[in-house]
Amino acid sequence: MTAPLRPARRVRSVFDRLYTAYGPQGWWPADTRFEIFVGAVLTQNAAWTNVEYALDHLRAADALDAATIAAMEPDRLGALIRPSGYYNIKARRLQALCRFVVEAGGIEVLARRETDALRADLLAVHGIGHETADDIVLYAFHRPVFVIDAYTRRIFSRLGMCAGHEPYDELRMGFERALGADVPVFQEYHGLIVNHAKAACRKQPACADCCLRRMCPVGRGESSP
DNA sequence: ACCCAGGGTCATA
DNA sequence: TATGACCATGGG
Repeated sequence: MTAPLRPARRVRSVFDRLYTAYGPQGWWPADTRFEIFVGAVLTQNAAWTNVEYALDHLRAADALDAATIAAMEPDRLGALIRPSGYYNIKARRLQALCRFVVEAGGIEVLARRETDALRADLLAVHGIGHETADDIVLYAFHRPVFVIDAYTRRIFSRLGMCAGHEPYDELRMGFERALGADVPVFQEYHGLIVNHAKAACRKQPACADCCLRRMCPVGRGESSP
């Protein structure tokens, strides 16, 4: 698999089928830009329903802003975000991110930064990895950066379009080459991938009524899971 | 009871 | 570069 995610037409075809099957996803589900920052950390290896509970608690405590969270007692923050899991770790990560926002001068200042520099600085924050950084860059700042997650690897390796264990940036740039710098498509595509993974690919045998059946070696009986 | 969720860090080889 | 332990709640 020297050149993953090729030909580009195939990558676009997957998008078309997912979009036809599920419609627009409207990602990221958030009221404000700062909520995307917080949600991106809280959703790390956690169900989104649990993240909503945590966001509700922060809202109810009037603590949904960077300065407040940065200055909060860690144990109190942990108690507020408890339902999203890993609450001690995530409290620390959230404070690191909020400290970064405050020191930068606020989200409006960050919004003027160049995409690559912004991405690099977010990655340098404790607890912010590739996916979390790119969630923020794509959904909060509307920059053309494609988000790779475990579902993306699973679905596209199953389709035979990548090995699945490539380095993050190799896959990310593969999608960006195939699709061009298209922010609305990137935003929808990632949401569709997550939705599809939950809607279809987890129930086995998955391929009988899967919208990607005709593109899938497994769905056409060419190999076995 | 078991499995996993819209990951990331850290230690180790 | 690449594994593995660890973190923790709630829903199926």
